[in-house]
Order: sequence, then C-alpha cells, then structure tokens
Amino acid sequence: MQKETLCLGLLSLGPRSGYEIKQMFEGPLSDFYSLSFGTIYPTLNSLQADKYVSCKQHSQSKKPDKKVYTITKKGMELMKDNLLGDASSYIRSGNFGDQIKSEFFLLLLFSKYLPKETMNTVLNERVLYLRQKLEQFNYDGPVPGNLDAIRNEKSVSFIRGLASALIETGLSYMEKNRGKLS
Amino acid sequence: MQKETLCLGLLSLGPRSGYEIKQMFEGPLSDFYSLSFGTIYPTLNSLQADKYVSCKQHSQSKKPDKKVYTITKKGMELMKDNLLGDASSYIRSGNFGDQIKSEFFLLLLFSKYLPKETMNTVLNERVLYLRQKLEQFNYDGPVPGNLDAIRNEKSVSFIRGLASALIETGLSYMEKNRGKLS
DNA sequence: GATTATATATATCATTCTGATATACATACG
DNA sequence: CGTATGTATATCAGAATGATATATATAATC
Repeated sequence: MQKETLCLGLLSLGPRSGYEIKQMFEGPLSDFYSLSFGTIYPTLNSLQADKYVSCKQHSQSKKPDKKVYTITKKGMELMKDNLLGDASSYIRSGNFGDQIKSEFFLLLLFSKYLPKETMNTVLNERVLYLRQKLEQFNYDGPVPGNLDAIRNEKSVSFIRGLASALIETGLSYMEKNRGKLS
Repeated sequence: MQKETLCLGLLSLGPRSGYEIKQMFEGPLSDFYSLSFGTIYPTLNSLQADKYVSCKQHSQSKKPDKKVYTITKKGMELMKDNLLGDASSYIRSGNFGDQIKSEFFLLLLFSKYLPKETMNTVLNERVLYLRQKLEQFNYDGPVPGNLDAIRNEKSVSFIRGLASALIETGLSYMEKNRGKLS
C-alpha cells in the first residue's frame, strides 16, 4: 500500500501529528505494518504541499512545534480512489501472502544446527511471547492517549479476533508438535 | 537474519547457484521470507571472496555460466556461530512479530471506505486464495528440480503443518465473522 | 514454420525505505 | 541532582528492492 494512502487512511480516523502516527505503528498496528519517521515526515510534507492534508502548528513553549495534520476533502477522495484501485492487489498479501519476513521460521528451518538446549529455550520463550501477544489482543480495557480511535473501529475488532484465533492455533500446534523438531 | 547467514544456511542443504537460491525463495520459502537477485548475487560474491563458499563454474555452451556455490567448512562455522548468536532475537519475529507488512489487514482496516460489493468480492477472493494456499501446504507429492532438499527437512514438515493449521483457523474465522465487517 | 511466451542465468542500478543519529526540552525516579 | 525515558521533528548513510539489460533455450500457440 502506498505510504500516502496509508497516512491518509490513518488521518481519516482523526487529526494527528507525525509522532502520533508513528505511535499507532508501534502500538495497535505493530503486528501488521510499520513505517519509519524517515518515511512518515516526508510523506506528510508532500501530502500537505499537494493539499491532501492541512496542518495546524501548535506551538508548545520550548518543545518543537507539534504539527497536527487534518485530512482534506481532496485527501479523502484520493485515499478512497487509491483503496478502490488497489484493493484486488492486496488479496494475496498478509499472513501467507507477500511481504512476510519471518525470522522465526528461518530459525526453525536451520534449527538442526543449534544445540538442543538452545532450541528448547527458544521454543519456551516463543510460547511465552505468544501467550503475551494473546493477552494483548484479548485485552479490552482503555488504551492511553489518542489511540482509542483505532481501537473502536469495527474492522479492528474483526482483526483482533482473527489474530487471537491464529495465535491460539499456533500455540497449541507448537505445544503438541515441538517434539517433531528434534 | 543477515543475508550472509541465510544464504549459507540454504547452501548447507546442498550446492546451488544464485538463480536456484532465488527459486527457493519463490517456491517453498515464498510464504516466509524473500531476497532479491540484487541481494543474492552480491552476497554470494562476497561470501566467495571471504572463502565461506567455493564456486564451480559450469559452462553451458551458450547460456551464461552456471556458478554453483558450495559452503566451506569455514562457512559452516560462520553460519552456526551467527545462528547461535542471534537465535534469541528471532523469538519475537514471525507471525505476530516484527517485519510483518500485511496489506490485507490494512485493507480491512479501511474497508469502510470501500463499496460493500467491492469488499464482498475481495473477501470471496481472499477465501479462494487461502484455500489454494492450504492445498499447497498439504500437497505431499514430488516437487520439481532441486527443491526436494528443503522439502525433506524435518523442520519444513513442522512449519508446513503449522502453516496449514493457521490457514484453516483463518479460513473458518473469516467465514464465520465476515458479517461483522459491515 | 513462424511467432510468442516462458524459463534459464547473471548482473547492475535508480529509487525507496529503514535505522541511526541529531537536536532540544520535559518529566519522572531514586 | 543526575539519569533515563518521553515528546517532537528532521535528516541521511546504508541497505534492499524492483526493474531493467543481456543472451539463449524451449515450449506453446497460431
């Protein structure tokens, strides 16, 4: 997905600064996508230059000005057009589609070159990690800051439910079949 | 995972050319990782310069020479050292770890901006795509070329079983809950 | 039998993106 | 009172991709 479409989409959920967009990628979106500051800031600047977003500078005494971007009508149109135009190309993406780079699977692939105790520890920690992820996806309490907008989306509930189901499957598979690795 | 470690790991399964390594990424590894020619060829050259692999040139009349690389003892050691040193950092990767970029999830996130019929078609095609993937992972017949080495790995059976279980979960979740999206 | 598409095989490179770093002040903690 | 962490924007070297170039063989289509 083009970085422009993605930034516009996130801004459609409410006005935000570049820093806050980054927080979304490190918070609720961290398991699905990410963009770096080096991409976010230039993208916002170019979107602003082309009037797809407007910017209000909130001067805060001694911190750098907080630049809060708001999507414009023109921006909404561009976002919708791009989504519609590219929708079909995203069908074969995601879990078991393109762009996945799973270092954990690579580690499993080469596990025979690692000492058994090491692999045992790794698998134990992986299980702990997945349990933690599961809790995270099942947690329904309040989230800090302005990250509520994204949590309250209907689609986000759907995605979290899916993620939760997938992790549970992965966990029980790992627990039942880890013996087959060595 | 460093590209060097990865290429060495793949060469540990048997001697191969750069083109054949790429075939592994486009075949059995396509759902887990990928490297481009622009990375593979320079990596092999530098591995050869440092004696981690040896190279035998098979001249084939009028095609460009096929350069078949074989991992050396020094290369095996480097690979094992790297795997051991970095193993713990791969625990939090993979499905629901870092480096995932799922455009399909992004599309779901912004699905409210798409016409209902479009989303309906997209979800139908996604289901078809996942069914196809499932078949692919469950297929146990022969594979063409030299891609058998990787299929016969114990770890690959484990991974394929996991992938298969995950896709099944994803499929039934989608079928049961797709109504919640609109 | 001619044409077109696909596969084999290596290599390069502009463009893109990341990850690190710079800058600067605020706040919390022991 | 120093140290670590958080807010906030910005830039840039280095890495990786995706496209393209080159050259030939083979299979499919017409």
